[in-house]
Amino acid sequence: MTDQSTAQIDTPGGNTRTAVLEKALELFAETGFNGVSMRRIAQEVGINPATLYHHFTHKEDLYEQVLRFAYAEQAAQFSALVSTEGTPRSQLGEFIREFTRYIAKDQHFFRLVKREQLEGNSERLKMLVDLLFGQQYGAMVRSVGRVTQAFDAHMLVTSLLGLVLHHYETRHMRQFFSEYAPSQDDPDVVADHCCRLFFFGIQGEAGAGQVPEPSTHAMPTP
Amino acid sequence: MTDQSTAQIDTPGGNTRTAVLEKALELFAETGFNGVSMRRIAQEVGINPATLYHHFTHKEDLYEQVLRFAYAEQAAQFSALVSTEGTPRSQLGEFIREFTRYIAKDQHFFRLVKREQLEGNSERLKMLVDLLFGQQYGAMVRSVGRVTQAFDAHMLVTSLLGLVLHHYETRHMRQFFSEYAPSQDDPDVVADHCCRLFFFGIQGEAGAGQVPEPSTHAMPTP
DNA sequence: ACAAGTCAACCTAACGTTCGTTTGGTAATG
DNA sequence: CATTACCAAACGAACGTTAGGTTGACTTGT
Repeated sequence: MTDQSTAQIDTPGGNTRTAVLEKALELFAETGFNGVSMRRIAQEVGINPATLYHHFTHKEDLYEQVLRFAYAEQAAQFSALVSTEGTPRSQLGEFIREFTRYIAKDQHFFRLVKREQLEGNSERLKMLVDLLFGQQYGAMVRSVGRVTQAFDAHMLVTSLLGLVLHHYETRHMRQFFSEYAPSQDDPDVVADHCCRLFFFGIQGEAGAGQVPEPSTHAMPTP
Repeated sequence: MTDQSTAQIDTPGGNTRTAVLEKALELFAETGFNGVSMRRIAQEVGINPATLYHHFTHKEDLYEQVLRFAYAEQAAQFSALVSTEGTPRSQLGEFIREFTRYIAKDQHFFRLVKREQLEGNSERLKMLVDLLFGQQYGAMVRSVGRVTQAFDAHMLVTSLLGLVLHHYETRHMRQFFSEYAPSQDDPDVVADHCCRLFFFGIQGEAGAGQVPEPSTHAMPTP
């Protein structure tokens, strides 16, 4: 009770709360709600467990605040994914590429959302939609609706996301397949693959592996 | 110590162990390894917690046995998914349809595997590949390789599975989107959607929503 | 044929630990 | 001099696990 008091106020903004949220986000993403103890979180932040209850009422409250924190953090980057330039089709191609890079980058957030989906808690899923996915999802649905009317736009968006995401969800598993090659994890390779498949299908006029938007912006004439 | 002894030997095969595995599979799938206690498992089976340690050395041992039990249980159904009749392309179409029905049915197993993927434990992922996915995955890779050489067959299989799976992984979330319609969860609707997208892409010659093999149920002509 | 012994299956009761959380306080701020 | 931010210590509950004992269904020796 003497010298080491207030050891963690090195962030002068008084951001112990933010430090907790950031570390808890990481830990919850890695081992889930039941896989992390309040003591563990406090220890990794460098504070006393009791202090957590000064900033949050419950463990569940902390978890919910972590979600809100994470969603707010991603909201800006999310809206930047849907570009507004070019033809509707080129927008989609660009989105696939940007989205692929995006999920390759922010693994913590990605796992947190996956856990939320797996848990299936209705209230928290509604929060996820309201705070983060809802707007962008609607924008995507309208975007694909402009490109094709032959599909249910909602299902098409689900398919598109699944197409890209599954390459990352299976990342750790696929290396045990004999057919595995490291290039299959390269974001650009994945994006090109998904673009071709999404636009043309396996028997498409992908006669030369053409994709609407070869990475940077230039529309090849077929 | 009097009347209620051996209350659970109503399964004369002495399958307390199997009863534990089945219930633990369910509980682990629903709330994860850390979300279930040994006491809870014992209680739901109707035995004493200590009895669990007569059949399994650890909680982790129990979990691993649950995985092996689940994988063995699914292995037969899995190999039945890849039919050997028809053209390579019709085989693929049939697979999509059967796979869609399959994952719509066995939710416990599905969630258990999703948790395993999320956890990313290398040893256990290797086990999953060795005991279950490896063979069928190889068969699928060869199957798509017979249909098209324009894609990396391994990536194409990953895409195909993601295409179908994501419709179920997002099932609970999608209902909060304003574009949601219940038909989007119908296995047959999902299968048809995925078939069309996979074979033709969004700009394909799906001028009539045609799918290679209408399989058992009739294909609506628009 | 039958007492004696073996063994797996199950139980009660408890162990030490870790959990989420609370209480009661101190040190600085404004 | 009230409030905010933090900590040390402890609470009861739940955790994984173990020790020790009781069954009942099988051998086995004679």
